[in-house]
Amino acid sequence: MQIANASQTGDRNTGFNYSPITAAPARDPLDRFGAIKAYAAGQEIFGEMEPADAYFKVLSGAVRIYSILDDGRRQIVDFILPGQIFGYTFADEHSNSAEAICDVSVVRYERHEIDRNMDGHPELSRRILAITSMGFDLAQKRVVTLGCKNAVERLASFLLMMAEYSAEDVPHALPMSRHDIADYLGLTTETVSRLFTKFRRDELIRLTDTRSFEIIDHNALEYLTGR
Amino acid sequence: MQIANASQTGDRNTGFNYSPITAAPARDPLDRFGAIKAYAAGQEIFGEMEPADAYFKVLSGAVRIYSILDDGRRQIVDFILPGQIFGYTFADEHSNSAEAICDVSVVRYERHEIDRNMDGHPELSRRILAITSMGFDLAQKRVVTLGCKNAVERLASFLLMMAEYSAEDVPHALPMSRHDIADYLGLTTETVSRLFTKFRRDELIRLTDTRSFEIIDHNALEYLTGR
DNA sequence: CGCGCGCTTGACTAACTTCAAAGATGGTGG
DNA sequence: CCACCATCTTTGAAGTTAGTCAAGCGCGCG
Repeated sequence: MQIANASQTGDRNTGFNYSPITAAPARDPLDRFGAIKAYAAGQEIFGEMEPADAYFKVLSGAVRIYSILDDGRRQIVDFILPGQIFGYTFADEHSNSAEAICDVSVVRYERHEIDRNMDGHPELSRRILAITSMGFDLAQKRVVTLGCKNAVERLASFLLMMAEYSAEDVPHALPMSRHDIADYLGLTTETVSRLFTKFRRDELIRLTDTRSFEIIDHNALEYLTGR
Repeated sequence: MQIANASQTGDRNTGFNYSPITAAPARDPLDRFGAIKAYAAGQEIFGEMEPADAYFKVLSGAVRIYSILDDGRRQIVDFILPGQIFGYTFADEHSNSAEAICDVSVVRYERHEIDRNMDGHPELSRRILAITSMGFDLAQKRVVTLGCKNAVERLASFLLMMAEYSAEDVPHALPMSRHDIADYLGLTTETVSRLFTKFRRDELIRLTDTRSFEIIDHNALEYLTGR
């Protein structure tokens, strides 16, 4: 059933499994609450309009957070990689959905438990604020990218972000499809694909595989981001 | 000096001065800390790379939060209207700038004072988290708008947002220029202007003045947002 | 081995931008 | 109080970027 679902959405397990150690504090005040859960590639973790009653931390795999408009257009708001947290919002209900891009394991933290414990535990309170604050800063950066930048600049920014995240692992993995990248960057699959080809031809990157890349000319890519 | 500055940036005082009462809780835990400040139209409130050492609440007027890319492209990340808070971030330095669109009065809350008091005052802690959380949700909505929607849908969404904010005051005020609106929506001044004309011709809105509008056909506008 | 899906590539189209100029609007100074 | 000037806004025409439509390739799964 889960595998059938994965097949329908075109997701497959790419074994994306970086160590989250560098991306999270050594002792996370959240970890007193968590319960581990697993999702197969393509499986929904939560959907729009569902009660926002938990936070999640990715242990392995990758997750896409997205919204769907009336006519089916999809915007991927964020990719969540190991060590990163998702699911927080001010509202009572999620305003977007979360799906496993590949096989995923997460820790699930019940929101009511966190809320109940925040008042007495300032370090937990500060941690939740830090998570939300970083999410806010990141979302604002995305607004600038999507509002100002052209296709080349968007993909260059994306590749540098992915490379920075997985700095240790070369070549860097791309757990998501071209289609996912397109919906993340506000472009089409075709445009993204053409740009990959262009970057490869211009010897800015090397593609070992469609799902992994190396950066050849970091400075040139940096320049192409438009800042 | 301040007036000269306003003149340079083309901003002028539009007397934008809604009551913030509906937009903030009756007793804001922040208000124990605030100090009132005033800025003339066009004046900078904080700049990119400056230490992020205060939050601000707008009492009257309007503020634009924006980033500038290398080559001068500007993205307005948010408009701040009376009753709304700005200036919060996870980082130590602002990653964007804030300017008064018209004459503005704000309350300035020192970050170190807030931080110092959060641990002992859960209601303050919850208030700061609520502000950041709402900011996060809003920024994610903007990502969807800028990533998915076309020009018509963006302007329709914007006008409905402005109308909802100033529901009491008809016609609704637009404290910002067409150029500001364009940079907020990721469009050009010309495109925005053409769309205003189109919406007027199609009898969706009425323009008393370039800086104020009424909604004639709310449903049609709603439909045009693409959801 | 074969099928499906994701990726790539090409040709054409559409939406928005750019460039240009004229019409309003408000503030300033005489 | 009026006239002038700057700039904001509107409108038109041409140009460019990215999207759409269409088709072939290749990897991975069954």
